[in-house]
Amino acid sequence: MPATIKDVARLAGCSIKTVSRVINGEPYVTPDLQARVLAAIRDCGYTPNISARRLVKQQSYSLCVLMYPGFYQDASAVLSPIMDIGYEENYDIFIQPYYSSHARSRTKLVTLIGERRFDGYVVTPPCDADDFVADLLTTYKIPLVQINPFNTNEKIPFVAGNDDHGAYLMTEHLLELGHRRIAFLMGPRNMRTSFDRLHGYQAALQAHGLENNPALVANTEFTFDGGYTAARLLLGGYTPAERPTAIFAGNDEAAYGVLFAAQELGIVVPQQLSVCGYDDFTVSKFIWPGLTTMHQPVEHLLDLAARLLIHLVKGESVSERQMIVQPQLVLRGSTAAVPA
Amino acid sequence: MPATIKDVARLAGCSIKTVSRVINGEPYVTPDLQARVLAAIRDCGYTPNISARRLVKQQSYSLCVLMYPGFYQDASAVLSPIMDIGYEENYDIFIQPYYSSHARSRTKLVTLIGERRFDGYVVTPPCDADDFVADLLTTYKIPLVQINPFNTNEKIPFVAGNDDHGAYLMTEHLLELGHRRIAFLMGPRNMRTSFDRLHGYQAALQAHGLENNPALVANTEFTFDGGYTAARLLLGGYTPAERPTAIFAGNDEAAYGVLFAAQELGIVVPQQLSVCGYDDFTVSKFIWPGLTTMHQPVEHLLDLAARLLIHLVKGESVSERQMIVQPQLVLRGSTAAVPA
DNA sequence: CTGTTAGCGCCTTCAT
DNA sequence: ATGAAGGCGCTAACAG
Repeated sequence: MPATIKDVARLAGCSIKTVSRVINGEPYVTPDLQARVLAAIRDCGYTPNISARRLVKQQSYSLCVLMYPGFYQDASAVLSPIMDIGYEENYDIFIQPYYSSHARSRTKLVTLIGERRFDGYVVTPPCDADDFVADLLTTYKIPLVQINPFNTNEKIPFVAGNDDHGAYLMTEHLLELGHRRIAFLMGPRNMRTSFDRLHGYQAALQAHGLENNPALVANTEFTFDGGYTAARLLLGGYTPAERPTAIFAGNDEAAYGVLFAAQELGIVVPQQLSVCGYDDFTVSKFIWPGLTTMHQPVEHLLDLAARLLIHLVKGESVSERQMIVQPQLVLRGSTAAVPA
Repeated sequence: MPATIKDVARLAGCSIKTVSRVINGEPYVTPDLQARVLAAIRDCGYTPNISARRLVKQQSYSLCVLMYPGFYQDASAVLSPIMDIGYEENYDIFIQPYYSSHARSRTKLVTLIGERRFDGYVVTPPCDADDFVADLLTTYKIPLVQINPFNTNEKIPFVAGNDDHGAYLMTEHLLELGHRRIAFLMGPRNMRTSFDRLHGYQAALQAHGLENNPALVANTEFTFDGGYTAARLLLGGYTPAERPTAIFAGNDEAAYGVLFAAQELGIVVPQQLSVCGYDDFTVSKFIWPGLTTMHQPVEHLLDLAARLLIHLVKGESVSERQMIVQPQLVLRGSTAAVPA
């Protein structure tokens, strides 16, 4: 049976209110009384009962991350920092799988709001694809921070990567290597990143006076199979002389599919074909010949989102409610100068 | 302001106790009263306040998974099922990063026990490498379920893969392909899986009348770098005619390192060298030429562990407190018959 | 079968 | 600067 505030009060010879004051760092406690209380706390190994505190404060002191499974491959590496923030800030952090537009997920969210009463939420794409989450939380006046949301025009706080710029830089990298026939694998239409990355790619081509060849843009998913299939079509449809010399996959997993397809077709990367991705998943440096990609600082995004949310939940004023984080080009072995 | 049990009682025209009975499925409530209560609950959108319930029940209804970051690569896919179990069983499930033998982690665990008062814990390797966790939880009489624990002789409940058998099967697969010089990459010494997999490998060789060549066993980590370095040494130290024809990495990530090294050295997998791993991470099917590996059903392990823990926490009697799960051989492109 | 009473451990309000 | 009383929402124990 753990010690309660009463035990401490008895030991310190004071009232429970005084103990409460000491615990919560409130003023108006004489130093020596405080010392006595502190000693008593130590002696009986007292820790406040969270449930009691939550009950009386009408807050759960817990946050929920609605995460699309597969949002990030190396989730454990990514989760670690955010869990640490929760630990430090004394908020419990929950990860809940959430499939957008999925009836069961919606029901679950409603239950979560009613039963768990999280103080705030973070959502990852494409969970915000429908406005269900945002609308519901707005109705209940529960703070929400979006990560890479579809719509960056609304007033909802968010943290996002600069995908447009990142794709621009990556395309420029390929252009500088001499590539002119650069294919692009677009992602699903329920994510803003798909469009922004496409836009960055197109903008770079345009800036360098190249026409936009629609045949070089493939509509796929951000998956291995998507990248694989697109690459087979893209590489099989041309004579070696005419086919694209570079494939820019809108995401790393799709790039893995491209690399796999190239191997199957006996096309050597990067000598005969350059391949690059976007996101910089952990395994991208493991996959031969090392994937050139844009590093999207996911840990940083989650970190920012969590801290922002905690500020909002506490009702503190926040200067930046919408943040854009710059990505970073990571050069590895999968891109090289265009074959002569 | 959410509705409370009192609101429901008023609406249904009964006492709060009756409402409580209905909520908790207790007997002795006439059907029509129950119907009235149910209607009232629906009408005012009532959901019980978890904090209040936890306070009075002196339980947290939450479980904690102490997870070593990097325990599994595709953690989100793995976490999803376990979070769902928690949702169904009405337990909150926390994932806490835990580094074994790490002072900060230990402090954190002590805090967790005192403050969060989880009803039970699950630990993943190598968090159990020191007995700190087990001892502490035993002292506090808090249920614990270990996943792939180092020591399977103790009475602590666990769920584990049959690593010995799995490695045996994998080695047999290689032997059947005609391989005789099979190298093995062992893992870290603070995990039982390292030893068991080594043992399975050695047992299979022995069963087939092959000597155990210590030079073919490399001590590495279960990491890309570990596999890479070991492979460079293993493949560089011999003439092509003498070098191992197969490398069995004790874990998939190490196998990625082997594949990478082989590519660098211009050794073609599987024609000139067979490579296989253990664990079957998600990306293993993405990596060229597809990694042959033993599927360790992690989701299943976590699922079993969570359900077992919930039984223990509820004080229900459990027939199986220690479970062994069989792995499954997954044949992909990285293994083939020994070169003639 | 149903209701009343008394806390769970903590914080808030208002005295002192 | 400190304390006493009341209540957060719920369940347990005991009446009726």
